[in-house]
Amino acid sequence: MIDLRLVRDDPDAIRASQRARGESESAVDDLLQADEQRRCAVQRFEALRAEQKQLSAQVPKAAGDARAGLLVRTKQLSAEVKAAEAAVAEAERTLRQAQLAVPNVVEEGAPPGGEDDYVVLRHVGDRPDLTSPRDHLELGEALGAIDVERGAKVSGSRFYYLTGPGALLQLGLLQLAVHQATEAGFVLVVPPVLVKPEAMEGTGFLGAHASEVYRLEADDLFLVGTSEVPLAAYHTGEILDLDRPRRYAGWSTCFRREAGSYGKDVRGILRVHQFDKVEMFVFCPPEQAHDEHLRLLAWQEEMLARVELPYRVIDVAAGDLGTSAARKYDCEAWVPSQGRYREVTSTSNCTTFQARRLNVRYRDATGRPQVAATLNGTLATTRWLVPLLENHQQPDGSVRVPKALQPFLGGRDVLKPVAR
RNA sequence: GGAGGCUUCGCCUAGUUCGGUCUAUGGCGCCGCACUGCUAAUGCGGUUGGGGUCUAAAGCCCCUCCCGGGUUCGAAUCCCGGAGCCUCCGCCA
Repeated sequence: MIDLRLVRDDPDAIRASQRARGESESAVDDLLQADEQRRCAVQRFEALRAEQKQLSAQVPKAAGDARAGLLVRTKQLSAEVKAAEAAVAEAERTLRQAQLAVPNVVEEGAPPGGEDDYVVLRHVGDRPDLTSPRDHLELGEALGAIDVERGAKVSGSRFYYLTGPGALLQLGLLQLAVHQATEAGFVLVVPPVLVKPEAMEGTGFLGAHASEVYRLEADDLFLVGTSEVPLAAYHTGEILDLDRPRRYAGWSTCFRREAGSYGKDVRGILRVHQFDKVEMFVFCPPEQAHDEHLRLLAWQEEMLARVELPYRVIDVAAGDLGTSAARKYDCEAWVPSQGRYREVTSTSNCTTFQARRLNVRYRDATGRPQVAATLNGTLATTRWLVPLLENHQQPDGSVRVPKALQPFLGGRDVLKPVAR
Protein backbone atom coordinates (compact mmCIF):
# COMPACT_ATOMS: atom_id res chain seq x y z
CA MET A 1 0.00 0.00 0.00
CA ILE A 2 1.39 3.30 -1.09
CA ASP A 3 2.30 6.06 1.38
CA LEU A 4 -0.37 8.76 1.36
CA ARG A 5 1.98 11.37 2.70
CA LEU A 6 4.19 10.82 -0.32
CA VAL A 7 1.15 11.12 -2.56
CA ARG A 8 0.34 14.51 -1.02
CA ASP A 9 3.86 15.88 -0.70
CA ASP A 10 5.54 14.59 -3.82
CA PRO A 11 3.15 13.09 -6.34
CA ASP A 12 5.73 13.59 -9.08
CA ALA A 13 8.01 11.02 -7.46
CA ILE A 14 5.24 8.48 -7.82
CA ARG A 15 4.57 9.50 -11.41
CA ALA A 16 8.24 9.00 -12.21
CA SER A 17 8.16 5.58 -10.59
CA GLN A 18 5.06 4.64 -12.54
CA ARG A 19 6.84 5.60 -15.76
CA ALA A 20 9.90 3.52 -14.84
CA ARG A 21 7.62 0.53 -14.29
CA GLY A 22 5.65 1.18 -17.42
CA GLU A 23 2.46 1.76 -15.40
CA SER A 24 -0.25 4.39 -15.65
CA GLU A 25 0.25 7.82 -14.09
CA SER A 26 -3.42 8.66 -13.74
CA ALA A 27 -3.64 6.40 -10.70
CA VAL A 28 -1.91 9.16 -8.78
CA ASP A 29 -4.71 11.60 -9.53
CA ASP A 30 -7.27 9.05 -8.39
CA LEU A 31 -5.36 8.78 -5.16
CA LEU A 32 -5.28 12.51 -4.53
CA GLN A 33 -8.97 12.76 -5.17
CA ALA A 34 -9.89 9.82 -2.95
CA ASP A 35 -7.71 11.24 -0.19
CA GLU A 36 -9.47 14.58 -0.31
CA GLN A 37 -12.88 12.94 -0.29
CA ARG A 38 -12.04 10.91 2.74
CA ARG A 39 -10.78 13.98 4.55
CA CYS A 40 -14.10 15.76 3.97
CA ALA A 41 -16.12 12.76 5.05
CA VAL A 42 -14.16 12.42 8.28
CA GLN A 43 -14.52 16.09 9.10
CA ARG A 44 -18.25 15.98 8.62
CA PHE A 45 -18.64 12.87 10.73
CA GLU A 46 -16.58 14.23 13.60
CA ALA A 47 -18.49 17.49 13.73
CA LEU A 48 -21.85 15.71 13.80
CA ARG A 49 -20.69 13.21 16.35
CA ALA A 50 -19.42 15.92 18.67
CA GLU A 51 -22.76 17.71 18.54
CA GLN A 52 -24.65 14.50 19.13
CA LYS A 53 -22.56 13.67 22.15
CA GLN A 54 -23.03 17.08 23.66
CA LEU A 55 -26.79 17.15 23.24
CA SER A 56 -27.29 13.59 24.39
CA ALA A 57 -25.54 14.43 27.62
CA GLN A 58 -28.11 17.16 28.25
CA VAL A 59 -31.12 14.89 27.90
CA PRO A 60 -31.18 13.43 31.43
CA LYS A 61 -30.91 16.92 32.96
CA ALA A 62 -33.68 18.42 30.87
CA ALA A 63 -37.43 18.22 31.48
CA GLY A 64 -40.68 19.10 29.79
CA ASP A 65 -40.58 20.99 26.50
CA ALA A 66 -36.82 21.44 26.63
CA ARG A 67 -36.41 17.71 26.85
CA ALA A 68 -38.84 17.02 24.06
CA GLY A 69 -37.02 19.52 21.84
CA LEU A 70 -33.71 17.95 22.61
CA LEU A 71 -35.02 14.52 21.76
CA VAL A 72 -36.29 15.71 18.41
CA ARG A 73 -32.92 17.17 17.52
CA THR A 74 -30.87 14.26 18.86
CA LYS A 75 -33.01 11.76 17.08
CA GLN A 76 -32.39 13.60 13.85
CA LEU A 77 -28.68 13.77 14.59
CA SER A 78 -28.59 10.08 15.26
CA ALA A 79 -29.60 9.37 11.69
CA GLU A 80 -27.20 11.93 10.31
CA VAL A 81 -24.31 10.54 12.28
CA LYS A 82 -25.07 7.07 11.06
CA ALA A 83 -25.12 8.25 7.46
CA ALA A 84 -21.90 10.23 7.89
CA GLU A 85 -20.21 7.21 9.42
CA ALA A 86 -21.20 5.08 6.47
CA ALA A 87 -19.87 7.76 4.13
CA VAL A 88 -16.51 7.69 5.94
CA ALA A 89 -16.34 3.92 5.66
CA GLU A 90 -17.12 4.11 1.96
CA ALA A 91 -14.54 6.86 1.38
CA GLU A 92 -11.94 4.80 3.20
CA ARG A 93 -12.67 1.76 1.10
CA THR A 94 -12.30 3.80 -2.05
CA LEU A 95 -9.06 5.30 -0.85
CA ARG A 96 -7.68 1.92 0.12
CA GLN A 97 -8.51 0.54 -3.30
CA ALA A 98 -6.71 3.47 -4.89
CA GLN A 99 -3.73 2.90 -2.63
CA LEU A 100 -3.60 -0.78 -3.48
CA ALA A 101 -3.74 -0.02 -7.19
CA VAL A 102 -0.35 1.67 -7.15
CA PRO A 103 2.79 -0.45 -6.83
CA ASN A 104 5.66 0.57 -4.59
CA VAL A 105 7.78 3.55 -5.57
CA VAL A 106 10.90 2.32 -7.30
CA GLU A 107 14.15 3.04 -5.52
CA GLU A 108 16.48 5.56 -7.09
CA GLY A 109 19.05 3.72 -9.19
CA ALA A 110 16.96 0.74 -10.17
CA PRO A 111 17.25 0.06 -13.90
CA PRO A 112 14.19 1.15 -15.88
CA GLY A 113 12.46 -1.26 -18.24
CA GLY A 114 11.13 -4.80 -18.15
CA GLU A 115 12.14 -8.37 -17.52
CA ASP A 116 15.12 -8.34 -19.87
CA ASP A 117 16.45 -4.97 -18.80
CA TYR A 118 18.20 -6.18 -15.66
CA VAL A 119 21.73 -5.01 -15.03
CA VAL A 120 24.41 -7.56 -14.20
CA LEU A 121 26.31 -6.21 -11.22
CA ARG A 122 29.06 -8.83 -11.00
CA HIS A 123 30.14 -12.38 -11.68
CA VAL A 124 31.61 -14.36 -8.80
CA GLY A 125 33.39 -17.73 -8.80
CA ASP A 126 34.78 -19.84 -11.59
CA ARG A 127 32.52 -21.86 -13.80
CA PRO A 128 33.62 -25.48 -14.02
CA ASP A 129 35.21 -26.62 -17.25
CA LEU A 130 32.94 -29.41 -18.39
CA THR A 131 32.90 -30.78 -21.89
CA SER A 132 29.55 -32.56 -21.77
CA PRO A 133 27.95 -31.88 -18.41
CA ARG A 134 25.26 -34.21 -17.08
CA ASP A 135 22.20 -32.41 -15.80
CA HIS A 136 21.15 -32.50 -12.16
CA LEU A 137 18.48 -35.11 -12.68
CA GLU A 138 20.79 -37.57 -14.40
CA LEU A 139 23.34 -37.03 -11.64
CA GLY A 140 20.74 -37.14 -8.88
CA GLU A 141 19.21 -40.37 -10.12
CA ALA A 142 22.61 -42.03 -10.47
CA LEU A 143 23.51 -41.02 -6.92
CA GLY A 144 20.20 -42.26 -5.55
CA ALA A 145 19.48 -38.69 -4.49
CA ILE A 146 16.46 -37.62 -6.55
CA ASP A 147 13.46 -39.67 -7.67
CA VAL A 148 11.01 -37.79 -9.84
CA GLU A 149 9.39 -40.86 -11.35
CA ARG A 150 8.00 -42.06 -8.06
CA GLY A 151 7.23 -38.46 -7.17
CA ALA A 152 4.98 -38.30 -10.21
CA LYS A 153 3.50 -41.72 -9.46
CA VAL A 154 2.45 -40.72 -5.98
CA SER A 155 1.68 -37.02 -6.32
CA GLY A 156 1.83 -36.03 -9.98
CA SER A 157 4.21 -34.08 -12.12
CA ARG A 158 6.52 -31.55 -10.47
CA PHE A 159 6.70 -33.68 -7.35
CA TYR A 160 9.78 -35.62 -6.32
CA TYR A 161 11.37 -37.65 -3.58
CA LEU A 162 14.71 -36.69 -2.15
CA THR A 163 16.39 -39.86 -0.99
CA GLY A 164 19.60 -40.78 0.81
CA PRO A 165 22.33 -38.30 -0.16
CA GLY A 166 19.75 -36.01 -1.79
CA ALA A 167 17.79 -35.69 1.42
CA LEU A 168 20.98 -35.25 3.43
CA LEU A 169 22.21 -32.65 1.01
CA GLN A 170 19.02 -30.62 1.31
CA LEU A 171 18.91 -30.80 5.09
CA GLY A 172 22.61 -29.97 5.25
CA LEU A 173 22.19 -27.01 2.97
CA LEU A 174 19.31 -25.63 4.98
CA GLN A 175 21.06 -26.38 8.25
CA LEU A 176 24.10 -24.48 7.00
CA ALA A 177 21.87 -21.56 6.12
CA VAL A 178 20.30 -21.68 9.57
CA HIS A 179 23.72 -21.66 11.22
CA GLN A 180 24.83 -18.71 9.18
CA ALA A 181 21.65 -16.78 9.89
CA THR A 182 21.61 -17.43 13.61
CA GLU A 183 25.30 -16.50 13.82
CA ALA A 184 24.37 -13.21 12.20
CA GLY A 185 21.71 -12.65 14.85
CA PHE A 186 18.60 -13.83 13.05
CA VAL A 187 15.91 -15.45 15.14
CA LEU A 188 15.09 -18.86 13.67
CA VAL A 189 11.38 -19.37 13.11
CA VAL A 190 9.46 -22.43 12.04
CA PRO A 191 6.18 -20.81 11.03
CA PRO A 192 2.78 -22.22 10.13
CA VAL A 193 2.54 -22.99 6.42
CA LEU A 194 -1.24 -22.88 6.40
CA VAL A 195 -2.53 -19.35 6.85
CA LYS A 196 -5.83 -17.52 6.89
CA PRO A 197 -6.97 -15.41 3.95
CA GLU A 198 -6.10 -12.23 5.87
CA ALA A 199 -2.44 -13.20 6.08
CA MET A 200 -2.31 -14.07 2.41
CA GLU A 201 -4.19 -10.92 1.47
CA GLY A 202 -2.12 -8.73 3.79
CA THR A 203 1.13 -9.83 2.22
CA GLY A 204 -0.25 -9.17 -1.25
CA PHE A 205 -0.14 -12.73 -2.51
CA LEU A 206 -3.79 -12.84 -3.44
CA GLY A 207 -3.25 -10.16 -6.04
CA ALA A 208 -1.04 -11.02 -8.97
CA HIS A 209 0.00 -14.33 -7.41
CA ALA A 210 -3.51 -15.58 -6.64
CA SER A 211 -3.43 -18.35 -9.21
CA GLU A 212 -0.10 -19.55 -7.80
CA VAL A 213 -1.55 -20.27 -4.39
CA TYR A 214 -2.99 -23.54 -3.11
CA ARG A 215 -6.24 -23.10 -1.25
CA LEU A 216 -7.89 -25.55 1.13
CA GLU A 217 -11.50 -24.81 0.54
CA ALA A 218 -12.97 -26.91 3.34
CA ASP A 219 -11.06 -24.90 5.94
CA ASP A 220 -10.59 -21.60 4.11
CA LEU A 221 -6.83 -21.75 4.53
CA PHE A 222 -3.98 -21.22 2.12
CA LEU A 223 -0.71 -23.07 1.74
CA VAL A 224 2.08 -20.52 1.73
CA GLY A 225 4.41 -20.23 -1.23
CA THR A 226 7.11 -18.76 1.01
CA SER A 227 7.62 -18.21 4.72
CA GLU A 228 7.64 -14.52 3.89
CA VAL A 229 3.87 -14.72 4.36
CA PRO A 230 3.72 -15.95 7.96
CA LEU A 231 6.82 -13.93 8.86
CA ALA A 232 5.45 -10.66 7.51
CA ALA A 233 2.08 -11.31 9.10
CA TYR A 234 3.72 -12.27 12.42
CA HIS A 235 3.62 -8.70 13.75
CA THR A 236 0.39 -7.62 12.07
CA GLY A 237 -1.19 -4.71 13.89
CA GLU A 238 1.70 -4.36 16.33
CA ILE A 239 3.90 -1.46 17.31
CA LEU A 240 7.41 -2.83 17.60
CA ASP A 241 10.51 -1.73 19.37
CA LEU A 242 12.95 -1.35 16.49
CA ASP A 243 16.02 0.01 18.27
CA ARG A 244 17.72 -2.71 16.33
CA PRO A 245 16.29 -4.38 13.22
CA ARG A 246 14.19 -7.48 13.86
CA ARG A 247 15.70 -10.23 11.79
CA TYR A 248 13.93 -13.54 11.36
CA ALA A 249 15.04 -16.62 9.50
CA GLY A 250 12.04 -18.72 8.53
CA TRP A 251 12.43 -22.38 7.72
CA SER A 252 9.46 -23.82 5.93
CA THR A 253 8.14 -25.94 3.19
CA CYS A 254 6.73 -23.84 0.35
CA PHE A 255 3.88 -24.72 -1.99
CA ARG A 256 3.30 -23.31 -5.45
CA ARG A 257 0.80 -24.29 -8.08
CA GLU A 258 3.09 -23.22 -10.93
CA ALA A 259 -0.11 -22.64 -12.87
CA GLY A 260 1.32 -20.46 -15.59
CA SER A 261 4.44 -22.49 -16.24
CA TYR A 262 3.26 -25.37 -18.38
CA GLY A 263 6.12 -26.78 -20.34
CA LYS A 264 8.72 -24.65 -18.57
CA ASP A 265 11.51 -26.32 -16.65
CA VAL A 266 9.65 -29.59 -16.57
CA ARG A 267 12.74 -31.72 -16.10
CA GLY A 268 14.11 -32.41 -12.65
CA ILE A 269 13.54 -30.25 -9.59
CA LEU A 270 14.15 -26.76 -10.93
CA ARG A 271 10.48 -25.86 -10.77
CA VAL A 272 8.33 -27.87 -8.40
CA HIS A 273 5.10 -27.66 -6.43
CA GLN A 274 6.73 -28.21 -3.07
CA PHE A 275 10.15 -27.31 -1.77
CA ASP A 276 11.93 -26.21 1.37
CA LYS A 277 13.46 -22.84 2.00
CA VAL A 278 15.28 -20.77 4.57
CA GLU A 279 14.15 -17.19 4.16
CA MET A 280 15.46 -14.03 5.80
CA PHE A 281 12.91 -11.45 6.81
CA VAL A 282 13.58 -8.07 8.41
CA PHE A 283 11.56 -5.32 10.04
CA CYS A 284 13.48 -2.07 10.41
CA PRO A 285 13.02 1.71 10.32
CA PRO A 286 12.64 2.90 6.69
CA GLU A 287 15.81 4.97 6.75
CA GLN A 288 17.80 1.80 7.45
CA ALA A 289 16.15 -0.29 4.76
CA HIS A 290 18.57 0.53 1.96
CA ASP A 291 21.63 -0.55 3.92
CA GLU A 292 19.84 -3.58 5.28
CA HIS A 293 18.97 -4.63 1.76
CA LEU A 294 22.66 -4.65 0.83
CA ARG A 295 23.40 -6.66 3.97
CA LEU A 296 20.82 -9.27 2.95
CA LEU A 297 22.46 -9.52 -0.44
CA ALA A 298 25.86 -9.90 1.22
CA TRP A 299 24.54 -12.75 3.36
CA GLN A 300 23.18 -14.48 0.29
CA GLU A 301 26.52 -14.19 -1.44
CA GLU A 302 28.25 -15.49 1.67
CA MET A 303 26.01 -18.53 1.56
CA LEU A 304 26.71 -19.13 -2.13
CA ALA A 305 30.42 -18.92 -1.42
CA ARG A 306 30.14 -21.51 1.35
CA VAL A 307 28.79 -24.07 -1.05
CA GLU A 308 31.24 -22.97 -3.74
CA LEU A 309 28.79 -22.02 -6.47
CA PRO A 310 29.63 -19.68 -9.36
CA TYR A 311 26.97 -17.02 -9.72
CA ARG A 312 26.14 -13.57 -10.91
CA VAL A 313 24.17 -10.80 -9.23
CA ILE A 314 21.54 -8.91 -11.15
CA ASP A 315 19.78 -5.66 -10.38
CA VAL A 316 16.20 -6.35 -11.42
CA ALA A 317 14.58 -3.74 -13.67
CA ALA A 318 11.70 -1.59 -12.45
CA GLY A 319 9.08 -3.26 -14.59
CA ASP A 320 9.94 -6.68 -13.21
CA LEU A 321 9.92 -5.83 -9.51
CA GLY A 322 6.50 -7.03 -8.48
CA THR A 323 4.10 -4.71 -6.70
CA SER A 324 5.63 -4.55 -3.25
CA ALA A 325 9.36 -4.22 -4.00
CA ALA A 326 11.13 -0.90 -4.44
CA ARG A 327 14.37 -2.65 -5.43
CA LYS A 328 15.28 -6.25 -6.02
CA TYR A 329 18.51 -8.14 -6.48
CA ASP A 330 18.68 -11.73 -7.65
CA CYS A 331 21.61 -14.09 -7.38
CA GLU A 332 21.70 -16.53 -10.25
CA ALA A 333 23.84 -19.64 -10.08
CA TRP A 334 25.52 -21.12 -13.07
CA VAL A 335 23.75 -24.21 -14.40
CA PRO A 336 26.21 -26.05 -16.67
CA SER A 337 23.67 -28.31 -18.39
CA GLN A 338 21.70 -25.28 -19.52
CA GLY A 339 24.70 -23.09 -20.15
CA ARG A 340 23.08 -20.23 -18.32
CA TYR A 341 22.46 -18.64 -14.96
CA ARG A 342 19.32 -19.50 -13.01
CA GLU A 343 17.81 -17.67 -10.06
CA VAL A 344 18.64 -19.18 -6.70
CA THR A 345 18.05 -16.19 -4.44
CA SER A 346 16.07 -13.01 -4.56
CA THR A 347 16.03 -10.14 -2.11
CA SER A 348 13.50 -7.33 -2.07
CA ASN A 349 13.33 -4.06 -0.23
CA CYS A 350 9.62 -3.49 0.26
CA THR A 351 10.16 -0.24 2.22
CA THR A 352 6.91 0.61 4.01
CA PHE A 353 4.69 -0.83 1.30
CA GLN A 354 3.99 -4.18 2.91
CA ALA A 355 4.03 -2.98 6.51
CA ARG A 356 1.45 -0.32 5.78
CA ARG A 357 -0.93 -2.94 4.52
CA LEU A 358 -0.26 -5.15 7.53
CA ASN A 359 -0.18 -2.17 9.89
CA VAL A 360 3.22 -2.96 11.38
CA ARG A 361 4.74 0.08 13.06
CA TYR A 362 7.52 1.12 15.40
CA ARG A 363 8.19 4.12 17.64
CA ASP A 364 10.55 6.75 16.33
CA ALA A 365 12.87 8.86 18.52
CA THR A 366 9.95 11.07 19.58
CA GLY A 367 7.86 8.07 20.60
CA ARG A 368 5.45 8.51 17.73
CA PRO A 369 4.33 5.41 15.82
CA GLN A 370 5.67 5.17 12.26
CA VAL A 371 5.25 2.52 9.60
CA ALA A 372 8.13 0.05 9.54
CA ALA A 373 10.01 -1.16 6.47
CA THR A 374 10.18 -4.84 5.55
CA LEU A 375 12.76 -6.74 3.54
CA ASN A 376 13.09 -10.35 2.54
CA GLY A 377 15.68 -12.56 0.95
CA THR A 378 16.26 -16.20 0.15
CA LEU A 379 19.08 -17.90 2.00
CA ALA A 380 18.79 -21.43 0.61
CA THR A 381 16.24 -23.60 -1.15
CA THR A 382 15.79 -27.05 -2.60
CA ARG A 383 16.56 -25.54 -5.99
CA TRP A 384 20.15 -25.02 -4.92
CA LEU A 385 20.62 -28.77 -5.34
CA VAL A 386 20.50 -28.20 -9.10
CA PRO A 387 23.63 -26.05 -9.46
CA LEU A 388 25.19 -27.87 -6.52
CA LEU A 389 25.10 -31.25 -8.25
CA GLU A 390 25.94 -29.90 -11.68
CA ASN A 391 28.83 -27.60 -10.82
CA HIS A 392 30.51 -30.13 -8.56
CA GLN A 393 30.13 -33.11 -10.88
CA GLN A 394 33.19 -35.14 -11.91
CA PRO A 395 33.74 -36.80 -15.29
CA ASP A 396 32.85 -40.20 -13.81
CA GLY A 397 29.43 -39.07 -12.67
CA SER A 398 30.35 -38.63 -9.02
CA VAL A 399 29.78 -35.35 -7.25
CA ARG A 400 32.21 -33.51 -5.03
CA VAL A 401 30.77 -32.29 -1.73
CA PRO A 402 31.79 -28.76 -0.74
CA LYS A 403 33.68 -28.71 2.52
CA ALA A 404 30.95 -26.83 4.35
CA LEU A 405 28.44 -29.55 3.57
CA GLN A 406 30.60 -32.56 4.33
CA PRO A 407 29.65 -32.75 8.02
CA PHE A 408 26.04 -33.21 6.98
CA LEU A 409 26.92 -36.13 4.69
CA GLY A 410 28.72 -38.22 7.22
CA GLY A 411 32.04 -36.58 6.36
CA ARG A 412 31.95 -37.76 2.75
CA ASP A 413 33.79 -35.49 0.33
CA VAL A 414 32.36 -37.16 -2.75
CA LEU A 415 29.06 -38.81 -3.64
CA LYS A 416 29.33 -41.79 -5.93
CA PRO A 417 26.81 -43.35 -8.29
CA VAL A 418 25.07 -46.36 -6.81
CA ALA A 419 23.67 -49.47 -8.43
CA ARG A 420 19.90 -49.37 -8.43
C1' G B 1 -18.44 -32.80 16.53
C1' G B 2 -21.41 -31.55 21.52
C1' A B 3 -21.92 -28.62 26.38
C1' G B 4 -20.32 -24.72 29.49
C1' G B 5 -17.14 -20.60 31.13
C1' C B 6 -14.11 -16.49 30.03
C1' U B 7 -12.13 -11.83 27.00
C1' U B 8 -12.01 -4.29 30.49
C1' C B 9 -6.53 1.14 29.37
C1' G B 10 1.63 -2.85 29.80
C1' C B 11 0.07 -7.03 33.69
C1' C B 12 -3.78 -8.25 37.35
C1' U B 13 -8.53 -6.36 38.50
C1' A B 14 -13.63 -3.36 39.85
C1' G B 15 -17.71 -2.16 36.95
C1' U B 16 -22.20 -5.42 33.26
C1' U B 17 -27.83 -6.94 38.19
C1' C B 18 -31.21 -1.84 37.03
C1' G B 19 -28.03 1.92 29.87
C1' G B 20 -26.47 8.48 31.12
C1' U B 21 -22.05 11.34 36.60
C1' C B 22 -17.58 5.09 33.11
C1' U B 23 -14.18 11.53 30.64
C1' A B 24 -13.57 3.23 33.38
C1' U B 25 -11.96 1.46 39.87
C1' G B 26 -7.92 -0.35 42.59
C1' G B 27 -3.13 -2.82 42.75
C1' C B 28 1.52 -3.88 40.27
C1' G B 29 4.80 -1.77 36.95
C1' C B 30 6.63 2.64 34.83
C1' C B 31 7.83 8.19 34.87
C1' G B 32 8.64 12.79 37.70
C1' C B 33 9.38 15.29 42.30
C1' A B 34 10.39 15.34 47.63
C1' C B 35 12.97 13.15 51.66
C1' U B 36 16.75 9.89 53.74
C1' G B 37 24.80 10.41 53.86
C1' C B 38 23.47 5.17 47.80
C1' U B 39 19.69 2.71 42.42
C1' A B 40 16.25 0.44 49.33
C1' A B 41 11.94 2.33 52.16
C1' U B 42 8.36 6.27 52.40
C1' G B 43 5.37 10.42 50.67
C1' C B 44 3.19 13.39 46.69
C1' G B 45 1.95 13.75 41.60
C1' G B 46 1.49 11.54 36.69
C1' U B 47 0.43 7.22 33.46
C1' U B 48 -5.03 3.37 28.06
C1' G B 49 -3.66 3.51 23.43
C1' G B 50 -4.58 5.11 18.34
C1' G B 51 -5.97 8.87 14.62
C1' G B 52 -6.67 14.04 13.31
C1' U B 53 -5.82 19.42 13.79
C1' C B 54 -1.03 22.41 14.65
C1' U B 55 5.76 24.79 12.29
C1' A B 56 6.01 22.86 17.41
C1' A B 57 4.04 22.59 22.21
C1' A B 58 -0.39 23.35 24.68
C1' G B 59 -5.24 22.82 23.57
C1' C B 60 -9.28 20.81 20.99
C1' C B 61 -11.91 16.85 18.20
C1' C B 62 -12.82 11.71 16.82
C1' C B 63 -12.04 6.50 17.71
C1' U B 64 -10.91 2.71 21.47
C1' C B 65 -13.78 -1.86 27.29
C1' C B 66 -11.97 -9.01 21.84
C1' C B 67 -14.19 -8.07 16.55
C1' G B 68 -18.67 -6.96 13.46
C1' G B 69 -23.75 -5.69 13.31
C1' G B 70 -28.40 -4.10 15.92
C1' U B 71 -31.72 -1.56 19.64
C1' U B 72 -31.53 3.58 21.78
C1' C B 73 -31.47 10.59 22.08
C1' G B 74 -27.39 7.85 24.60
C1' A B 75 -24.10 1.12 25.01
C1' A B 76 -18.19 -1.52 28.58
C1' U B 77 -23.44 -2.42 30.22
C1' C B 78 -29.13 -4.79 26.37
C1' C B 79 -29.84 -8.08 21.62
C1' C B 80 -27.72 -10.90 17.30
C1' G B 81 -23.44 -12.85 14.73
C1' G B 82 -18.18 -14.02 14.78
C1' A B 83 -13.07 -14.80 16.77
C1' G B 84 -9.69 -16.30 20.51
C1' C B 85 -8.65 -18.74 25.15
C1' C B 86 -10.03 -22.38 28.97
C1' U B 87 -12.74 -26.70 30.98
C1' C B 88 -15.64 -31.22 30.28
C1' C B 89 -17.66 -35.05 26.81
C1' G B 90 -17.17 -37.66 22.09
C1' C B 91 -13.88 -39.14 18.08
C1' C B 92 -8.88 -40.02 16.31
C1' A B 93 -3.89 -40.77 13.40
